[in-house]
Amino acid sequence: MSKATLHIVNNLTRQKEVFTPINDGFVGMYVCGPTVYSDVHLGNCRTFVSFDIMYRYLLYLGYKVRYVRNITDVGHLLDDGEDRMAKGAKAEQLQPMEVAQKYANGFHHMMQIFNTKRPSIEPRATGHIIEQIEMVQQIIDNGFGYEANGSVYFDTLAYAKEHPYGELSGRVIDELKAESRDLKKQGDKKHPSDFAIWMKADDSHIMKWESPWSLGFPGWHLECSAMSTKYLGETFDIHGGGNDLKFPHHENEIAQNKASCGCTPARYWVHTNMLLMNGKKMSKSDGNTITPQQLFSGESEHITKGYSPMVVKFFMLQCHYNSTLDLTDGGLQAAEKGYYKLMDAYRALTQLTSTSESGSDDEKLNGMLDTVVTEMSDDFNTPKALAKLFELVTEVNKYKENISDIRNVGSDTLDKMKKIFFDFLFDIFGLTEPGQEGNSDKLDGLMSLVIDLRAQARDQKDWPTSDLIRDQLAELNIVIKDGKDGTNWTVKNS
RNA sequence: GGUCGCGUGGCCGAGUGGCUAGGCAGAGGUCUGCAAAACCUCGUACGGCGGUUCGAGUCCGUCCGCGACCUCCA
Repeated sequence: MSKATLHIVNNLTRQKEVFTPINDGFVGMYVCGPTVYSDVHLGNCRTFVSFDIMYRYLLYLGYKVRYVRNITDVGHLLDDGEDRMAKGAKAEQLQPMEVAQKYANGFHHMMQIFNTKRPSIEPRATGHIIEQIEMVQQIIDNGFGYEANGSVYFDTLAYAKEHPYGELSGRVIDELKAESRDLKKQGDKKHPSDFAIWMKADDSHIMKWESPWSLGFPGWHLECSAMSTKYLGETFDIHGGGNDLKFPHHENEIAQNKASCGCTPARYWVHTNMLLMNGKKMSKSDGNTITPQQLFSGESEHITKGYSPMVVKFFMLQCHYNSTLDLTDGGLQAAEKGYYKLMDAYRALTQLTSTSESGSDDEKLNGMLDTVVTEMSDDFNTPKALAKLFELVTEVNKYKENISDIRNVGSDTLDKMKKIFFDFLFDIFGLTEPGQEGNSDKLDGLMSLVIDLRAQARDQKDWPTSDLIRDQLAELNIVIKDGKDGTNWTVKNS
């Protein structure tokens, strides 16, 4: 099967480019993972779902992909300079590593709920202190870092003489200087735009390591530079993360890599956009927030009911990863219906059979099927791919209802249609069928018995009995639909 | 204030120079014991103003509104 050429919007060049991996057939992808100091944020879920779909699509295209997603368990400072991990530990009276484990577990559980694939490698910052110290030393040796009072800073001015600093985020060093007027706050730094790559720990710090400069800990940006180099090489294909990480995190990551080895770490920089709620940033302080659990259970003032993880995922898929997505109750309700419509059509499609070698509808259907792939290859455009699938849903339903004649579809075309639907819904989008876990053989047998009994009642025009069965089943989230060719049933998730 | 981005029909959300996005909701119809589902038909939208162009939602300018980021161990 010929796959369309993959195009990716590269934030480094701000252009849509043809994706060409460094090594033919192989892709190295690094995505900045979560800092595990509290429960995973719904916005994080969107980011990692988006990259999971890119990962899955690259696999679908036949690439051998090494997908590295780190876990940050040290070095990510808060505004007040306190380590996020240390703060979490203090608040819960736990060891920092206990905090990291607790929330890493929670994060993994949530990723499982959203049915994302595990990365190939999931390195932790604390497990790569040696690599980070080595990188700091290299940066110093190359003349791009300096020590002051036990801490080491990245010398952005020295760096800017040889490399452009700010190429990813569009920032200019002079402007950064102008912004930071309070020189008292600059401490040991030579220039306001310099940033710490090793920090000396004070006595109260729990997480600290020996280094040539001090007992301390690495700067936040350093871990990704060190770990991506270790597992993907000095230059790899794709680097991803939320677009809030563009500056300073990714900008500094690029600077560190260039300063240590002289090369740009990744060729394609991809950023996911933010998830809003009711048009505004999710924020705990003003109450405009919802946890994934609340979203699933419906226990929140922002929604009228609970939505299953797959409905939430489908909702995310209807929006391109590069656009802000506004989470609203109305939007979720629409997504829920769309998701069931798509899944119902998929099930109907699997029931269709054709004995024709070829048919008059083949050309049209093949064209639509190819477009699904083309759209997805255009910067992972899930909403456009979904739109095409929905056009095919209409065609499938016409065959199901005998409005169109299935004999006009060749068996090869029908097989291709089944394959594209299966590949996109399950392999690429990573959706699961609603109520799948409950559909055992016994339930199937039981339901066909119930439906037979109800059919007898209907034959005798015993509508009260017929409706009673339907209503009682509805209470159990089993929905009955009387079609021309008999009665179908589906289990709804929520 | 600076950097980046956004503003599309009732709602969500694609599209980036001429071609139907799609989903949900709504109206009418087919089918039907009723309901649901499914199918058909229907909305002709692109923040305001100005400009470029044969032609702009799509490019440029400007204004308005919205969002993200603007780190440093104080």
